[in-house]
Amino acid sequence: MPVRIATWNVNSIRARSGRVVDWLQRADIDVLALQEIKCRDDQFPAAAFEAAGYEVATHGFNQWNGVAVASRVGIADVELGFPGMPAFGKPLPDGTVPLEARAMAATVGDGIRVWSLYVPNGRDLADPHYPYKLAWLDRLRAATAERLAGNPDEPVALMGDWNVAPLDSDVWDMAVFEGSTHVSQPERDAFAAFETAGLTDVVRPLIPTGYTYWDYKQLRFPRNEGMRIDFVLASRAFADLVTGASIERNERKGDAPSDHVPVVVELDVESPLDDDRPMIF
DNA sequence: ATGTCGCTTTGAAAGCGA
Repeated sequence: MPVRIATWNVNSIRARSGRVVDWLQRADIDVLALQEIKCRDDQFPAAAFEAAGYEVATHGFNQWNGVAVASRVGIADVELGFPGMPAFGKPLPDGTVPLEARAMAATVGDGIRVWSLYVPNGRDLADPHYPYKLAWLDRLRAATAERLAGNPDEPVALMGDWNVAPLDSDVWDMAVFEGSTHVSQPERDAFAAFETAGLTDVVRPLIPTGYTYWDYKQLRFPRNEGMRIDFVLASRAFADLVTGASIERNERKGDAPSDHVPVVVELDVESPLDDDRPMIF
């Protein structure tokens, strides 16, 4: 049995835990990296996941952002944030700025390292959130390069909502995005730097076109006016295991969808689930 | 149409973030 790993910006896990868990089972997903859980750790609906056979590791902070990893093939060595991660927001009474909950890693299955990432939006080219976004991406790239230098053969994937559209064809109309975040050259350069650091987009070669996000407003989904901003960037060792991928466009349909859809990669490795499966032949 | 969501503060409606 292959291992199926997905990433999904769920836009509040409390608002759609049923829908997410239902999809996990329907799509036969082993590991899910979630973004925008929009809750504290104690508010995460872990019971719904556990009832379906998934362990959960969460990194929530308040009503904003928040990431998590759900797995039915084990979770180990959870890491919250990354070395050098910039902070943003209102200073606390003691003058320090708290770190946002936008990045976590876990080792799943037989030694596969998965990062769940929610890259800062940037808001506007003139907003302080924009240089924060660029610095955040640069520090993540540096931390990733350093980790890869020490573990060149580690299968690792950086997956999540990157909030960058690397190609003009990743948005429905470049004219609409003139002067906006997500398509600026510094953002695209920051994204491309991960490829220079040795990571590759393992979905694009298999699924060359298609969006992963459609705004709730202005009938964007019915008009197919979307953006491709959710990616899986993988090390060589991870990329060599990838045998398939999908963008789950149907998950944008129906009742109370997230504005993002899941992106799935399938790996040619033995699932730990196989070990305790009874032999029936 | 800055046209929809989800969360929070607050006790119905507004602010924030995306």
